[in-house]
Amino acid sequence: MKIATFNINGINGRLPVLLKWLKEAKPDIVCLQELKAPEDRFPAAAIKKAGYNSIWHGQKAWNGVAILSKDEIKEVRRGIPGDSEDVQSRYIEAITFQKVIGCIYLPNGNPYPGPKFEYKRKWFKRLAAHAKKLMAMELPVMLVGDYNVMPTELDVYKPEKYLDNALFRKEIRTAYKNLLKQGWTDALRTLYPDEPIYTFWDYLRNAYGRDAGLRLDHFLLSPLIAETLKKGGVDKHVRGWEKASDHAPAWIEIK
DNA sequence: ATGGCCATGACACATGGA
Repeated sequence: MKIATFNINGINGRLPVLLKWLKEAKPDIVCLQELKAPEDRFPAAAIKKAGYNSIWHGQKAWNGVAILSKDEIKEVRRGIPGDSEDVQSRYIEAITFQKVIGCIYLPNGNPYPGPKFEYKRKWFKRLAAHAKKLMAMELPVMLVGDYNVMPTELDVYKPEKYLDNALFRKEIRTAYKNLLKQGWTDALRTLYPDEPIYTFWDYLRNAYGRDAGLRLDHFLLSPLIAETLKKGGVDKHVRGWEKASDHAPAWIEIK
């Protein structure tokens, strides 16, 4: 089966792109981020017509996450525990195809330093605590989405430019590395240990044309899923479509 | 050092993105 993640950057403005890609790629499960739509403006009917059940956590103007599935889908949580003040829609968790799927939209954190960066650090800390609990349950779990982290230099077209960027700051890379140490497998990097893989190209400066990309979207697999990993990739061509998101969809296949 | 691009909100530009 195929699982994908796609930072859609506006679910309504980009619905034609999403539907075209769903038809072409035929994923079984999809995690979406940056819906940029309030709860009541999620296009559930059009997505249902395309063959997917969905759950979502919307928010006016910003953020927003959703999970689509060809199977029944049961929401088990929205939001990462540990901060009752946090109102941003950045996490939704479900059970579908007898697996636990966490859909993640980690804060951007720029500019560094500052309150947004501190929010990112704290959010990451809460995610790690939640991930640890999931890991301890020894279930098939995937934590999938836009982590807003380039984990290594291989994941940035020009690393030296990004040293003080919140997406590449050493604190954040360390947080990612420590998360993996809980036992999670970074699926795409495991499949392609030595080559650059990008999932994002900025709208500015013809970044896509120059292949000035970043790898920001990740699949973290618990051991029970990691041992079934077959292949994966990025649908890079989708970034070249009319009205494209600045992210391309990424996907994996498991047994 | 700056600005280039894009979506949203409720209409003109401010804000966030990465």
